[in-house]
Amino acid sequence: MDKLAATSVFESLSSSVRLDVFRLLVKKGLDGMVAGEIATTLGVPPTNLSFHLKALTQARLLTVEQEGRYQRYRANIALMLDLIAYLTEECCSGNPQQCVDLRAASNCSASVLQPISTNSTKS
Amino acid sequence: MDKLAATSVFESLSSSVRLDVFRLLVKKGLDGMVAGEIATTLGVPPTNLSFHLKALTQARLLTVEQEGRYQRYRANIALMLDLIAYLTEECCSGNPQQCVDLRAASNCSASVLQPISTNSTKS
DNA sequence: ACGATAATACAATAATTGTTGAAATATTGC
DNA sequence: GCAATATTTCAACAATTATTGTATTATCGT
Repeated sequence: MDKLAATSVFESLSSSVRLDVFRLLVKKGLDGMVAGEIATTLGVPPTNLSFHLKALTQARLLTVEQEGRYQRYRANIALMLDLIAYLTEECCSGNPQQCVDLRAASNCSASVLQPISTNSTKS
Repeated sequence: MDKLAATSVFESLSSSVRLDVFRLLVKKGLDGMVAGEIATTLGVPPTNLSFHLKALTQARLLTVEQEGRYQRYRANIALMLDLIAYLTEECCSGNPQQCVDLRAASNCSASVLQPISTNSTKS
């Protein structure tokens, strides 16, 4: 992750429409959605949505896969995690206790960030 | 964290100057820096830096504290963690295994996100 | 092959954002 | 109080980004 990649990601998510698109696709996970579905769900004109999908894809926040005449988009969640790593690089000049204190001040409990447990989803 | 707060944060970090400022202050942790130090360190004209500091502060990514005639800025790391939570809300429609798989595809090892261990910093 | 549909590209315009220098405000040290 | 310093505000201009309608490309079903 270099600075240009990071600012591209932030720039992408700074638009209300693009943030809606990305969050919608994060929810959909590996299923993703085709462009038309996204446009209908969010109530955005196809032309305008296309503009924003292009921006998100160029920032690598979305992947596209052609499915006949449809384009299926998926969120690149790994990139988002890389971005977090970039942002917190050298956090507190490597003082872990300070980091822990800062973390305690947030409500972050994102499941994608929880420690991996090997038997939590076994049936 | 609502949508407006989230887009404000992303908008703030989408500028090269503002990203540099934020990352610099993340490194500094609780010490923070005064405006002039930041300007000198990054080689940004004070007038322009002030513009960007204002934007970052309005987005709540920075806090300001007056110190005589200096203004000391600090990164609001908790807000950033809240943002991560917001972004990954309902990730994979609550399918934890899919989340874990996606996570495995990233290089994220941010120390601020590591599980809290109670004795790692004892001397 | 043909009409219908999915999606993108293009062009024009509207709106927002970034940068700079000069002026203003506030605090310090003498 | 006064000169020096730290920072911000303001105004002007430059640059970038967003939105919309129309046109284009490609695929599907028959």
